[in-house]
Amino acid sequence: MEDRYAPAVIEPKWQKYWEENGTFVAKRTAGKPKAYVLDMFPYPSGDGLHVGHPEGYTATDIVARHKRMLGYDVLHPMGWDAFGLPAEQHAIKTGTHPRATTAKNIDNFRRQLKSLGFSYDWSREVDTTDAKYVRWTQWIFLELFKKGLAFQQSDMPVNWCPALGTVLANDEIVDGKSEVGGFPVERLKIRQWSLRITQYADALLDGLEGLDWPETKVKQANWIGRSEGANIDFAIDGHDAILTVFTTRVDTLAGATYVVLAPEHALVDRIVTADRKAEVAAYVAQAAAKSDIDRSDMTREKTGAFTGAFAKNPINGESIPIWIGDYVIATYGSGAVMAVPAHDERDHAFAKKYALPIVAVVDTAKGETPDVSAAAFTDDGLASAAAKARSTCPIEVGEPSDKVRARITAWLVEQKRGAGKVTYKLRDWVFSRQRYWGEPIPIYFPVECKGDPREKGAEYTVRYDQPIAVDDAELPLRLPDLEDFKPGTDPAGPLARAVDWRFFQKDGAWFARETNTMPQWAGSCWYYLRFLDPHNEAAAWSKEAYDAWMPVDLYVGGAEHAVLHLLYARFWHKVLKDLGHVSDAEPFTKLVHQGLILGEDSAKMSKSLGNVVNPDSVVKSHGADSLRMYEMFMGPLEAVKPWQTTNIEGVARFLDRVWNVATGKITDDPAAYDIETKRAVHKCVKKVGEDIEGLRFNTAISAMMILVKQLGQLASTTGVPREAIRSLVLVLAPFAPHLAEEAWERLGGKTTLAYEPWPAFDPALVVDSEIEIGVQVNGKARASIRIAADADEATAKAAALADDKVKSFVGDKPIKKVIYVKGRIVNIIV
RNA sequence: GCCGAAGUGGCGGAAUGGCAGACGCAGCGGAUUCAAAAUCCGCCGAGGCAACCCCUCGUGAGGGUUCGAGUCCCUCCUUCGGCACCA
Repeated sequence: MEDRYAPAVIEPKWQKYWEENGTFVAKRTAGKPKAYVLDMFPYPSGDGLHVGHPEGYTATDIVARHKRMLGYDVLHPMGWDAFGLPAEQHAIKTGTHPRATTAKNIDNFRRQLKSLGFSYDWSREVDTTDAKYVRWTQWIFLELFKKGLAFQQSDMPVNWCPALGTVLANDEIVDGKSEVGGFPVERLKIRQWSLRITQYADALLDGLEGLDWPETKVKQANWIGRSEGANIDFAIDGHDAILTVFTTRVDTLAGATYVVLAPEHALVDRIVTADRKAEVAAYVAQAAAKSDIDRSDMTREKTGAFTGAFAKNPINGESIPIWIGDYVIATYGSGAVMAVPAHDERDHAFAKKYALPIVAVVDTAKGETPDVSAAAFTDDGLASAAAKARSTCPIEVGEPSDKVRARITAWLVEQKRGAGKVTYKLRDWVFSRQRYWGEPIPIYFPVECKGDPREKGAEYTVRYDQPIAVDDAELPLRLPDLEDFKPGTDPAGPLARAVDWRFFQKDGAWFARETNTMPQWAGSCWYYLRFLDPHNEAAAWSKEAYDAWMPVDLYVGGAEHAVLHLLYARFWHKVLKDLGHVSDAEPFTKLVHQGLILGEDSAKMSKSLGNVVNPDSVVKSHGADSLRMYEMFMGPLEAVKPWQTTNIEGVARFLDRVWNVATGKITDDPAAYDIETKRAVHKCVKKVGEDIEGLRFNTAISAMMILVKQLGQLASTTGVPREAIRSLVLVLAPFAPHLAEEAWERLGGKTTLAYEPWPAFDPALVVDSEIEIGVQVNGKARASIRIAADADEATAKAAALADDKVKSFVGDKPIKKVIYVKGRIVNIIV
């Protein structure tokens, strides 16, 4: 046969057609429903597309194409999250400007995505490194700055590696040395820009409630880590200073037998007694030398040092020792805890080690006194007699913990010794990087100097305490071109070396630009908004464009972005809402994470394991439609699943069969479109439509396979009814668009099928009039009978009892009961 | 340790509380062919039975609810993902 299925011919043909005809340019028509279907845009790495990318992208493409056929206006855009470390590192190694590397990688990614036939509106493509995009990222930053949500802090200790000239993330450090090169790392407090995300902690937590998101919601809630408790003030013997601790277990206050401060706590130096000074100083020094990772190793034995000072437990006036210990986190709560060893595991371990008293104040829920000599009793329970005896606040013995908490908190408020307090794990977001390849932060500072600060050896002081926003008219603030991208010995970053860019004169005074850049998250925080109106030069987006498309109806991307990207983007969106720039509280209505695709060996795909599958080679060997089909047929979208090359053959064979049926013997004889065939077609149409809605693409494909098998049998006899094959081609179109377009054309289609109405199904045709149902005897399946689908119980019972096999199992035993579920089962109990 | 998801044939996976294993891969047998590839058709959980029929067992383990459980409840085991001294 000459006319074989040839993806290598028809795929480029239709990609060209779509491009030339602007088939997927998004247009909004008043009165029509809309769908904003969004992928997480990729970082265009030098390695090109990975098979994991087309998984999510095919899923959204199917949804987008389906929605168009259902008459929706669809916005389905794509772009590039193109700032980032790899291009910069490549620049350091080779001297190639990151802009050049990025442009090349983007071209490759675009080519690859186009070869897969995704129905993106390419006229809306955005690139986060494009000055026209950066201009608006900087604008949003200034909106945050003007609202007081972007601020500088200098007390954030970071991991600074002088040899590498850069700040390292915690996981880039091994045994206190840099992972690369093994150079020493210092804990250094560097001036950083931060965003006040903590101010939105409650809004971000509460906003999760109405979202159609997976378990990601739980992760974000854990990350925000809201916990309700109280701040309690402890007076310090012989000092004016007050020591505040945060606790969620106010009810155990009477059992607090000592207090522990973080080694970094500001009071440590003031309260330490002379005889303890040396020991405490040594302890503080060794704690400071440890990285965050070492500090948080839970298996480590707890250590500490006694300060010599005592605090007064406000509930009973007892003097209890003040210790320092690095198991207390300086940056959480107030950096100090009251230790209740009887009811907290960590305090218990510490008390055991340093022989501190353990006093139980909570009985079990059954009213028994727990044995706390070996382990802490950490559950809620009932106030014990000891609790009452040790407390000036009136407590009833046997009162449940939550009641006791409320009572003591109220008492503390009354005594002005504390108050209810909500604390979060979420920290403010460190928003500056000492890198080149990122958005310049559009801020400058006055410079105090004699003469020109650009001169070698010039002495100057940058007044970082007086940040000034770059004027809107001067945006975008572009990156200077550098020859040398290496980070230097200056924690200010490589931009500090571009002195002609950094320093400028205005009205006779010198100023210095901020030399830190934004983190990679910045561009991805708002790209979904730029897609609405990508060519707008007067604003980041217009209100009309916003109202036309937002919010995002479906957002698909990897679970690795469950917390950071998705939380940061929600944060910006909420700020923009408060500033009146957007009108929805939440940007992403429905979120789905595609599952990881593993290598053929069920291990994570990686270059070192040599199990990486390249989409280009699959397109070459089997075609884009087969790749798309296979990735959807592998299993549920959200599941982690291994790649199996032989399984592509299965879907490729299926597409081949579709081709043969669609280009084979077709009949327009109405008699050939018999009821059986019609039923099969309508069932398939129904199932595929419903499965796309539910993102169950694997079972949708299975339904199409069943239909094709049935139609294939007609091909060699009467011929396939044209209407049947047209319906099949339409439901297949979102999955295998190239093949579908080609078949559609050959079946008489005059134009693209992209906007052809989705076929309707007749509900009467999708239910069989006569069906086979199971018959159970005593709950065990014994036979099956054919009866009318709507048969009543008496009929079904009679039919079941008439069956020979049923008879043999029932025998002459009396029938106690018959259960009949219409269309499902008959169960005879004897 | 805590939070979340998941455990079903040789493999990927289907199953509103109602005949477990749809669909596909691999395998086996057949048709076609000079032959092969491709294609088409059939078989394909385990055990028992000379054999068809048929019977027994079977969805990580153990208990429970139910006429009926892969599905719901309890306990446990394993794998994966996340968080991890957050008071």
